[in-house]
Amino acid sequence: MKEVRVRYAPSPTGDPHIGNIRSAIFNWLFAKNKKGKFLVRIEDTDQARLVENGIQKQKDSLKWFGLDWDEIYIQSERLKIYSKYAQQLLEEGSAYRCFATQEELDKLREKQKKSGRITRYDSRYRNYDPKLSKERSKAEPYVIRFKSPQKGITKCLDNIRGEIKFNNKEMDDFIIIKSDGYPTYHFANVIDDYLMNISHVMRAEEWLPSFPKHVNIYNSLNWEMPIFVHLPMILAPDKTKLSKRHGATSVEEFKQAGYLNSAMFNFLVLLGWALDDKTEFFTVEELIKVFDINKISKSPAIFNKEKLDWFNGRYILNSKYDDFAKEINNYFKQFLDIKKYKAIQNYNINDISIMIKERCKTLNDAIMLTEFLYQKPKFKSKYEIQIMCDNPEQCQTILTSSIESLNDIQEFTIENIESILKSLMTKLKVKPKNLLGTLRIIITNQKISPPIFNCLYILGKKESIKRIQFAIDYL
RNA sequence: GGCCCCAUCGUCUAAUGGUUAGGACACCACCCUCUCAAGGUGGGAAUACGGAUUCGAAUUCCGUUGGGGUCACCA
Repeated sequence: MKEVRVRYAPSPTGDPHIGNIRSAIFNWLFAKNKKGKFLVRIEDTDQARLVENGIQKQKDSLKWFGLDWDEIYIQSERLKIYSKYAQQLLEEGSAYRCFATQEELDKLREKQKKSGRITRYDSRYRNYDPKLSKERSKAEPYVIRFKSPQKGITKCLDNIRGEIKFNNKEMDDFIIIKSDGYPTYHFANVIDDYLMNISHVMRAEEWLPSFPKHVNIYNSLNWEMPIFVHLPMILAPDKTKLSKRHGATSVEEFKQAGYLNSAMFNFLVLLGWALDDKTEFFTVEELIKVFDINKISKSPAIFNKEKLDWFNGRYILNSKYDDFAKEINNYFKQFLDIKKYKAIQNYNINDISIMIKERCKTLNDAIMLTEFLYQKPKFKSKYEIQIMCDNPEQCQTILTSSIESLNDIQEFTIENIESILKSLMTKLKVKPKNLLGTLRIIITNQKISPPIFNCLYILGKKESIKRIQFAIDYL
């Protein structure tokens, strides 16, 4: 059996899209499963759409997911190769020069539209005299077009869909080399896949309509084709192509929103692939073992953010406290403003981890849950403080005796805080809501917070008492 | 509009001719509980429609409908 060699072929035209990364993951997993090679090929043949750091962004995203590559190529460095094969096709009569200008083509298209016909290049230079063509090429700009078959059908084999037939009369003579000398995707892609010995082409389903173009190039060059696998699309909840207007689409955005690479990896793999009817948590190692391209589904998958959140929450929940501590610290460092980050350094990050881990769906939740550490309470009215109590007197009593109780604690641990406050509740004959609820409000200034005992512990005895005193003074 | 692909709970999916059509997210109810989560228990929820083949169809075939993709000197 031939060595498995697969590739991820992004164009460096922006932030890596989550759908593309899913393709990369499938390719990578398949390569690892078959002990083959995973290549990255930067398809930068459109000079107009290049973006600054485009290549680096692609690399960074792959690295974030741990998708390491065995070889990397950049198409713009391979222009001579494409040109060579274009020349060959030219000489063999499988391609021809076209001197039609942009305006000319626009006019043609407009005319076709007006008369209700489909818009398509009319092959006007297909039978142009080769000698004349060569002569004009010395002085005039031109493109090279592929001579598509005009009769019959082109059969295309997709690994998950079977044979797909296209009527050749639908095909036009598409461009393979642009007037700036760069190849188009259709051409460079085929040439490179062949020269790089790619065994399986796993790419997005959007390529299906241009599949026959690629097949015809292989045929005219007499090249053996790789196995093609067209991956189902990832759609937005409105069932259209996932794009900016639906929210986050790039890896960077998800990272910033506080998602873990491991959770996203797991979630993304299950969009269009499943092992069986029950397994949903996989480590990368397990995935490498069980990944099977024959289990890739045909139908598109809708990107379900709730499920991603759930996955992320599970990954956080199942992580070790010190690992999670590192994650949030890292996240705070990157995405919290410096002042707040510095303020939070005053507290033990491991204690914070213990306090909030099971409450976080994303790392971003950690910001909200720890805000009280550096944001001193502010009250708008007495009522705000008294809201959890049955009456103002009770509130007063709770606050003053809480200070006494906390003061009595020798070792300020979560357990000690809990037991002393619980016995205080019994002594004062107040409900948990009265005492703990009130403390929650005056300590964190929020109705929702991590467990109050943990909050007090992290703040420390001094600061805790200070905040209670502050509330008493406000009454 | 032409061409192409697709069709199981709202969503991700399992079941490759025989299952009470399974699981997960989400939702609802109850339990637990210092709030919020987490956890536990239970619940509602799907084979788009119509034919054909077959003893038997979610599964095979045909059609209809619906959705998507694509029609550039972009990938």
